[in-house]
Amino acid sequence: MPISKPRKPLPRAPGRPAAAGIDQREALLDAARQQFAAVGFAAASLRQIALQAQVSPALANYYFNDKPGLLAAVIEHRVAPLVQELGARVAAAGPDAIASIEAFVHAYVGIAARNPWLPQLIVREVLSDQGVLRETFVRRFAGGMTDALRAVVARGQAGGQLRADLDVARVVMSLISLCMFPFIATPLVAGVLGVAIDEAHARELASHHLDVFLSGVRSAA
Amino acid sequence: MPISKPRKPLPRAPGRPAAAGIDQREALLDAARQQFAAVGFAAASLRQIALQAQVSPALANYYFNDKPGLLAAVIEHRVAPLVQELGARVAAAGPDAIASIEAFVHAYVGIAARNPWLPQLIVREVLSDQGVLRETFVRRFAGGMTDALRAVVARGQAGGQLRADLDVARVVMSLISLCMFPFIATPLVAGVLGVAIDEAHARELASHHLDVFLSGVRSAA
DNA sequence: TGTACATCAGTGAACGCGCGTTCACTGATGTAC
DNA sequence: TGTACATCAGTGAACGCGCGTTCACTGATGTAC
Repeated sequence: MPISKPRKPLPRAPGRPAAAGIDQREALLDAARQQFAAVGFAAASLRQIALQAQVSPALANYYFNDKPGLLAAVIEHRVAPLVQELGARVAAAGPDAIASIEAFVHAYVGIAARNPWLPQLIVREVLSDQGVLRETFVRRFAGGMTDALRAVVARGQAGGQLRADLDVARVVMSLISLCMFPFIATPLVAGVLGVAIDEAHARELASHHLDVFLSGVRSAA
Repeated sequence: MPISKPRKPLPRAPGRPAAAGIDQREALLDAARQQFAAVGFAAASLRQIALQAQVSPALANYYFNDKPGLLAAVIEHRVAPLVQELGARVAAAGPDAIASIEAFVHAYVGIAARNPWLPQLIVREVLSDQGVLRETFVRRFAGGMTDALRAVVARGQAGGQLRADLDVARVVMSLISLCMFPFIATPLVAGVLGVAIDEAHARELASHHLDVFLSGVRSAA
């Protein structure tokens, strides 16, 4: 098979180096992140994204090779930092199970309230059966997070703080469900709660979740 | 403005009446329901749907006028009956709040396990901000269901069965979150629980949800 | 410093493709007598 | 019953359109001397 010569820049040489490109790249990533979350990867159009970013339509392919490449870049530069922040805040809570759970809920709810596009993107492209980033995302992020939560719950059960008669995996599912769903179903939340979620409401929602969840799973002692 | 003459059948007259068309209609509705849930309304293609239904690509427009019309028909003939079943089973539980909540959880989980496409379709097209059926669905179905649940929770609080210190709307959100999320995030469930959801697992999940939820919201007495 | 030239970040225009939709047409099924 | 004809459920082929992608090209920015 013939070696396809790379059309995109690789070597360094005398000529003119980098220009102002950073801003356009960032604008593309922001517009892409927004469109992918809003209408889904398949339905989002590179031309629309370029229009929103006020950038030439050919630029997305120039920077990111193709549409999947743009999605990968969005994950890398927009999603990954938030997931890392979440992990760090749970880790910072120390070994206590209850404190870790509280840290997870407050951290997730805070991040989701500040980045409403994130849960939408995750549910569209990660959680559904045909999601485009399913494997990538689960391997890179979700696996680690759910493993950490299982460890926390198991620790709580071992330490007698959490009911030991509940299945660890299902307890984790309950916790994740309570945290994620409200940000996925924003129109439903608006209908049931009568308001859109802002950061203040998110904090109250987090407290409510913790109340119900911890009351349900804490051991009677 | 000129009256556009209807291209589609309206009057009845001597000529030949109905043929075998019912089957093709049903096949189209099933294929459309599946595709809409799998890839979303915008990304689903009428040609793909027709191919899957083993039907001419022009037939969807013939029967349902246009793509939104096909979606509306899917709602009417595939979604509405299930929502009505859900409402009926909750209503059949009688006035007791705890019994009504149990009925809701078991009915929803059962229906979702038997129709895995339903939660996917709802989250794609109803719950997200840009969903195609948002208004229609919420007006026709969700509103009634959430109102009924609020009434149930309020009744439980008034009757002293449920904690009165919790906000009714948020309790309803918790309940819906626990029920819906696992069927939306099937890959996550598979990852955390280690298995795909079938009807048996769904029943166990329902019991777990009820355990955690009711332990969390039931009054101490 | 000034000039000739090399580089390469970024683009305009065009590519083939699949989309939703349209519509003139087909032909089996019915009625009229 | 047999024949002529009307109906209309369903279709094949084509429509314009926006998609992701490609690539020859531009021209500001750099180096070389």
